[in-house]
Amino acid sequence: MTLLDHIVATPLFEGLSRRQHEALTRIAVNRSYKKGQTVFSEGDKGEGFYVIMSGRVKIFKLSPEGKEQILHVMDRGQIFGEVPVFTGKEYPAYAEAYTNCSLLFFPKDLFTGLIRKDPSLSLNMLALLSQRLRRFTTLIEDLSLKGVPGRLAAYLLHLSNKSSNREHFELDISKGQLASILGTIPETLSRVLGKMAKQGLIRSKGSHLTILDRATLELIAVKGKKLDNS
Amino acid sequence: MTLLDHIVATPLFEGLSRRQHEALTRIAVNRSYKKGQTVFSEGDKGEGFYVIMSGRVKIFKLSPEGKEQILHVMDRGQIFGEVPVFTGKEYPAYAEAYTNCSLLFFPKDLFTGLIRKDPSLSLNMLALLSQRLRRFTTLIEDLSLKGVPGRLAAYLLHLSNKSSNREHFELDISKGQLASILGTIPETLSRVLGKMAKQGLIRSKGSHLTILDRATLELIAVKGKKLDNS
DNA sequence: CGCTCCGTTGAAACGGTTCAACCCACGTGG
DNA sequence: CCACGTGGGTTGAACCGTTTCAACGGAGCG
Repeated sequence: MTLLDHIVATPLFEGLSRRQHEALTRIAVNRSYKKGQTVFSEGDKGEGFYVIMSGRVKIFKLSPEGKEQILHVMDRGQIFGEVPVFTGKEYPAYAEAYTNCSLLFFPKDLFTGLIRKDPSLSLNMLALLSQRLRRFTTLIEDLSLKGVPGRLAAYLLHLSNKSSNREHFELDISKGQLASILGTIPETLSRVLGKMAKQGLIRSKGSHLTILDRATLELIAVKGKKLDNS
Repeated sequence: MTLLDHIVATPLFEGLSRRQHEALTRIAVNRSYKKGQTVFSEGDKGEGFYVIMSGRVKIFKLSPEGKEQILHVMDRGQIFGEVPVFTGKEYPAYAEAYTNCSLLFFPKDLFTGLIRKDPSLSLNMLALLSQRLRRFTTLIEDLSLKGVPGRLAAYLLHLSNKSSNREHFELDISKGQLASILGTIPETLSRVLGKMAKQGLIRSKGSHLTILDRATLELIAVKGKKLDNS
């Protein structure tokens, strides 16, 4: 796959002209990272943003005591590190290679130069940021208004919906990492999974997940609290 | 103050040409709301966004049980409701007049038409969205990684920094609302304020706030947990 | 005066975390 | 091939911060 192919396949660059795609190709820089390597740290000066060509990248916050809150786990085709491109400030979170991965780096100044020339590129970027904002509002809602069972149920249903098999799928991350996405710790996650299994809502074996009672799960996801007798 | 004056004074429209300002004036619609009136609800179709000319607007999420999590309290000159303009979806939260207020409404389609023509307008909008994302990442961090004392300390220091008198200022919202901003309830806030006062960190009388021990407060804001003997 | 609204206080209950122990699958090296 | 260590996951018991529920106080106002 050529550089141009990757750029054409990137959702952010959808609908742009051939000319624009080529211009993007000219300013993009190829960078590779090994699993566990940090791409940037919170507070680093933001020199540009990244597009994932292959592999996955974890975006997260870190508390002084070392506990992490995962904001996203980014996949192929997705963008990260774009915030400081437009605020002119530092990266607001950490980015770390979750697997070996190769990324495209777009330097801030060259990219804003392109934006100045093509409104459709900026509209795509506006859409991307807005979507991300939308996602964050629901994350905030979940963290402050729902309990762990509610967040877990929502996450499982989310996975289920975008997997080919509606009722049966694999966790694409470790349970420890899932705990961090849900804003909790492995112990708590384990207990909640256990309780859900005991109530016949799900079946959990390793990274193997089965949804048995979708209706109740949806109820929990929306109500957010309690996980008792129905 | 004319419509044009308001538009010129809006940060989002800073640095635009006279021509652009006039074009914005032409598409803006004036709308007034009484205190407590809802501007839009979560799930409403997003027809456009708003700029505050006077008064204040509360943006918040609501749990099924009725508990609210405030995302912002917007002031004069600020923008809200812009997310669905670019995602094409619904408003992701509620907006309610916190005081009597008059707003400028910008219809989605007319506005994106302007953006298509002027890259500098879109760059301003990109900067705005990025700032908002940045703010949300710290809100998420606070909610999931810090306790109430940490969030309160951070908020007080924030207020202190942007008030004319560094050590002495007024809460611009009720304590009940502050509790909702901090993702907690009035009772808990009251207790934490009480404890901070007993430890000589602050003095709190009504909406009157005094910071006595800024250093320890900063420590709490960053460490996020515990509020004990130093 | 008596009403309501907001803030405060206390006691009990709850959800989640902490800490510790333990299990198991896995890979490594003797 | 077995011994060993390691990392992810699970389980139990104690602990802690926050919420819940209920009662109360004070300020503002008809």
